[in-house]
Amino acid sequence: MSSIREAERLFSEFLEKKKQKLTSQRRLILRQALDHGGHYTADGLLDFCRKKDPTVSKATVYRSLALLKECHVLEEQDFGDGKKLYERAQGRKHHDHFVCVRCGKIIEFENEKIEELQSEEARKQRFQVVYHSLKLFGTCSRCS
Amino acid sequence: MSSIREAERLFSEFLEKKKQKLTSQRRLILRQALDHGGHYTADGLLDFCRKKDPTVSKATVYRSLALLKECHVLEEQDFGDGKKLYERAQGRKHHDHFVCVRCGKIIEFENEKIEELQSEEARKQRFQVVYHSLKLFGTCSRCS
DNA sequence: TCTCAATTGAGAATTATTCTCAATTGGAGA
DNA sequence: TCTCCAATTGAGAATAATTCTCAATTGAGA
Repeated sequence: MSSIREAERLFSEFLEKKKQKLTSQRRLILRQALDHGGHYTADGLLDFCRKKDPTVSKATVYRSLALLKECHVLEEQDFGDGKKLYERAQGRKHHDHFVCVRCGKIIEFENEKIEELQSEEARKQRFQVVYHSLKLFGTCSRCS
Repeated sequence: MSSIREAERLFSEFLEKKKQKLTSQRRLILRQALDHGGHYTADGLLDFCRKKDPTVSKATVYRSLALLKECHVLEEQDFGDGKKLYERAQGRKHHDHFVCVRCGKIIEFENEKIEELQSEEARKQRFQVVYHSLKLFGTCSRCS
């Protein structure tokens, strides 16, 4: 996958600009984050990483997640259950989410029209939007 | 304001159905929640209540907020800063939010078209939406 | 290779929210 | 109005995700 390469380049250039280092831990965490699709918690990612290197610490995973979020390799999602989820952002289009409150399933969708209406609304209020989140909670087709 | 009456009626009928009691604390918390417009935290509401009755406990405020949320007198909003905000829901239309990441200001807006497109999208995925949240984060006209 | 600022691991600290439990109370029925 | 008991309360402990602290380690430029 060349997009993992792309993400690594993005991350290392970002670190270089900030005079920060690309350590072996950061490389491992990035790899594991990209290898596992979907949505995972910081703790889940820690588990993935520890399978490759049992010495990685929780603190380092949290610190790396903050960096990967800052350079837009990952995006943080909060579905209101007290823990944050992460998903890949680099190389992907923006999308919104359905969240099944029964089984926890997350479905992604894109809707250009909704995006446009949001921008229009922002213009009306003279508001500079940096990011946004749209979540629909309910039951998926299997659960309802 | 007759809508405070309306909210009280709604709340007491809700409690009656569940064989729960309308205590003096619950009445006070409801009053304070409705008297203060805008968005407030559980802790902020506790402060309001304690000005009227210093013996009210944190636990009771949290417990009452859960009930008021359940009967749709209040709505819970999570703007991702680690604490939940509450606002009046009863007697109001659904609305979405702009959140200024610099000054913290919250602007509400309604957009019927966006709501329709969301329902359409939900139909496509055969998803039964129970509630949804749309938040636009950025800088308000004063801050940008 | 040397140097040193940046990074790390381990565990303590933080903080919003929930839980526990003995004491209190609202309100249905006598 | 009085009694009774399930529901509620206050106080503080418990929980849990995330952040912080600090001594030891490490990456990369000179």
